[in-house]
Amino acid sequence: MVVMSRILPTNTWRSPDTVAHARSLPGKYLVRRFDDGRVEAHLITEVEAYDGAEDLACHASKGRTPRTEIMFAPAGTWYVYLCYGIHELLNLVTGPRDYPAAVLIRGLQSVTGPGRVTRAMGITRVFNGTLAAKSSGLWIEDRGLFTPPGAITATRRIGVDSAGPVWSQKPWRFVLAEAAPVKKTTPRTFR
DNA sequence: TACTCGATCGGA
DNA sequence: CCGATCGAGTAA
Repeated sequence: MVVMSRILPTNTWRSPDTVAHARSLPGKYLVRRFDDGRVEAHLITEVEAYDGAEDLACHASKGRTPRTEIMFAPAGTWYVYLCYGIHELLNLVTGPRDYPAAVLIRGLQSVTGPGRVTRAMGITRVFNGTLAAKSSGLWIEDRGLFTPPGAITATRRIGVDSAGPVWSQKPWRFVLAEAAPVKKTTPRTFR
């Protein structure tokens, strides 16, 4: 019997290749343990990479400030911030310490949109600065799902036009294809 | 302290 | 298409 589920350790995302980390996340599971002990796992289907101070769509392009400080933390740290005064957005910090980068979790199976992801899983800024590990109650698992070539597509990032054409057009959004719709059998009559 | 704007969403 | 809603960043 093979192990079907593995909690990904924070050093999984330690290397500097932010985009590769983003690409690797669709197909993994975001898992939450609630105070009552209940555990919920959701398939990650959509993410975006935010890569360094040069990336004008990345908050860290504003420099090392009280808010962006968390993006300079070690890989595997959660970065949760308030967007438009209403929505909490969940990011996984990646790369070496002092290199500001993160992957935004934009969608889960049956949950499209970064603001809906956190609402669906009860995630707030309370998680900001905690680790993607059992200790925080929020972590990422590899459950052995195989994502064949072509299952994950890359597009430009959403809502970052103000970063200018160079950065807003980077194909750093990764989407796991919806499960192939159940093929309907053409109604037929047999003699 | 004043002002602007945003990695969004739901409703008109 | 527009309003909600509030904190970060910037200028003063």
